[in-house]
Amino acid sequence: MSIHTILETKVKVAARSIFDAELPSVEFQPTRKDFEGDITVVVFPMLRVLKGNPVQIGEQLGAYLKDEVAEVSGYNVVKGFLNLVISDSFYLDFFNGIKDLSDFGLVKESAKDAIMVEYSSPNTNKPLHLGHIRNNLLGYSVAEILKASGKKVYKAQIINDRGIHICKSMLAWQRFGNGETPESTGLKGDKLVGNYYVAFDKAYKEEIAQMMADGVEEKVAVKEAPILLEAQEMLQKWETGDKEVVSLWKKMNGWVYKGFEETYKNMGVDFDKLYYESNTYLLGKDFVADGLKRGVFYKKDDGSVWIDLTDEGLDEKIVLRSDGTAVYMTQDIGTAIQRVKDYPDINGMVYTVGNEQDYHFKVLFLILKKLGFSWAEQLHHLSYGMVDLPSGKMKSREGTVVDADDLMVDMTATARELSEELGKLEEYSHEEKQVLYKMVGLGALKYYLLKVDPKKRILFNPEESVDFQGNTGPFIQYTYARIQSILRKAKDTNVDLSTPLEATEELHPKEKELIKQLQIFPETIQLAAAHYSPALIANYVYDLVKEFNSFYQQISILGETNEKQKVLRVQLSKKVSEVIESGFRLLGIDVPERM
RNA sequence: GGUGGCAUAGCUCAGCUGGAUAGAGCACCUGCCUUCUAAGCAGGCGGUCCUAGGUUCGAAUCCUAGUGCCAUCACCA
Repeated sequence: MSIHTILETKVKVAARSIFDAELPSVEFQPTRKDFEGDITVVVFPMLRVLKGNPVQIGEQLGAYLKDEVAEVSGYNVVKGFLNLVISDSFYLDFFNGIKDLSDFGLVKESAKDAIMVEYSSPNTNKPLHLGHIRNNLLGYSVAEILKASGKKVYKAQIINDRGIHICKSMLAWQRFGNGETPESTGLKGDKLVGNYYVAFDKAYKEEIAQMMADGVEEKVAVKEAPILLEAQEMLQKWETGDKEVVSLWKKMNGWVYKGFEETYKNMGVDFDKLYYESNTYLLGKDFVADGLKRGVFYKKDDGSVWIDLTDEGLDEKIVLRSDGTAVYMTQDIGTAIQRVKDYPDINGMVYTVGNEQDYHFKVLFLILKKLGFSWAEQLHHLSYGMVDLPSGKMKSREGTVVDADDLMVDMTATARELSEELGKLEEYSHEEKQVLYKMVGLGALKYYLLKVDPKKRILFNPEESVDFQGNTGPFIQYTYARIQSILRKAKDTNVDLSTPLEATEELHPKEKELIKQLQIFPETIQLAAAHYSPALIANYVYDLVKEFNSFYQQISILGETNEKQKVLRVQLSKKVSEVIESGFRLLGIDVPERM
């Protein structure tokens, strides 16, 4: 039973016996650092039921609790706040209970209630950039957090492998490529294909300029540039299954997938299931037809099918073109349903997609509800803010993107420079150092992107790069490494960790604070899962680490002469490092033995 | 114009269902490495919580209106 539950019951009993009044609820908060105590009962809300002076009420309740509740060892009242001192033995007991749990804070997966988390879902015409990194890290992390909160999770992505965008790259390659391949150029496949996407845009713009010079109106030129018409023709050929086009499409997408795989591997993300738009883009029409029959949709005179969402404060939205072809929405309806067919235990989905598509998902979810799917109640758009540069939006066609691979390499290089400057790694081999540099560089990047509330936009300044000090990934990794160093020394000096921790020991305030912070790890995971927010985990781990560093700097751990006290401190350090590790695992960040 | 999101220290961000004197990091200034890793610790400086009303014993937090920035409102994806 949690301490809050115990206290709530007792406070109610106290109110009954002292004031003969029934409290509907009791409000707690952690006691502020500048007051004595651990848990604070807020008296003000009780005034609705108990008439009187809040300070006096606080005093009376405090005295009662101190006498009647074993866990309460003291109290003081400031204004309407009753600060309770919780006994050391309570915290020690708690710590004893968790110190040997390898999965502290994590909830075992329950068989039912699977949830699919979609993230990444790139187009196949260009390499991944910083925006994709945020998407991938968020999706991956939320998936891990949901798992840790007890859900079964399938990670999925839908690869946008067809459409005009890839035809543009294909056409440009055909025209200007001279048979180039990743092998012949030494370029990563996604980079190579991306280059042709840019080449297409360049040629396209030149044609427009030429046409305008020849007196064609811009509006017309934009639509009728020959190279664009040719790309559209290519798309039609693709749709009819033209052998040559399909084979080129397969070849170039194959290059891209290989490139993506490498990027994903470096980023440390993975998927349980891959969907390809080329397989799913025709899905959904049947359900539109069905919904039409049932009056969910309606048909306009020109044959196009719509849904009227004006009652919900939204607009009318098209779900099928007049020529009977699917729009994006049609596909998304079909794909959602397909996923539940593929995984019947799914009861909910999370879509990690930028906030520019907020409206789309609002509509999609509403449609699925109106179509009557039970799981439609459990859909969530994990909407996140854009990553912008000081110069504004990233635009791949204009070359103003921060490339994902380049950025990871840069971060690793920065970590190496810093590390070499500090020179603490004599014992490491060359290979071990490389692994560490990457771990720290990526740790900095991942933490930087994940510690911010997902819905806020991030301004990324490549000039200033990412910090390695303060509230950063490396700071936390460093703390972890320091603890590992202590644990190694404890082992070398034969500190017997099996020595039982006794409730008779008096806790140092720093020890107590650490235990309090450990205590809220499980609820933090649940909160982060409920809010789909890795930022909550990041902030929690940061607070824990700050608390630990203060502890570490102020009191001696291995130098402690009282053996029992020493064991407690080593145990505490060990547990803190384990929680750092599991917290960081939820963010997809690794932790080092040394740094 | 309609809709949605955001606005907190010079900069980057926390602030859970309303609670005490609004917290961190960076930057700047002071101290601390013969003692467990100084990527650290301790302290200082720094605030009209966008503005104006309202609800409340109590508002950065909730409500209304306004301002600014961003997104969105296509038979595009």
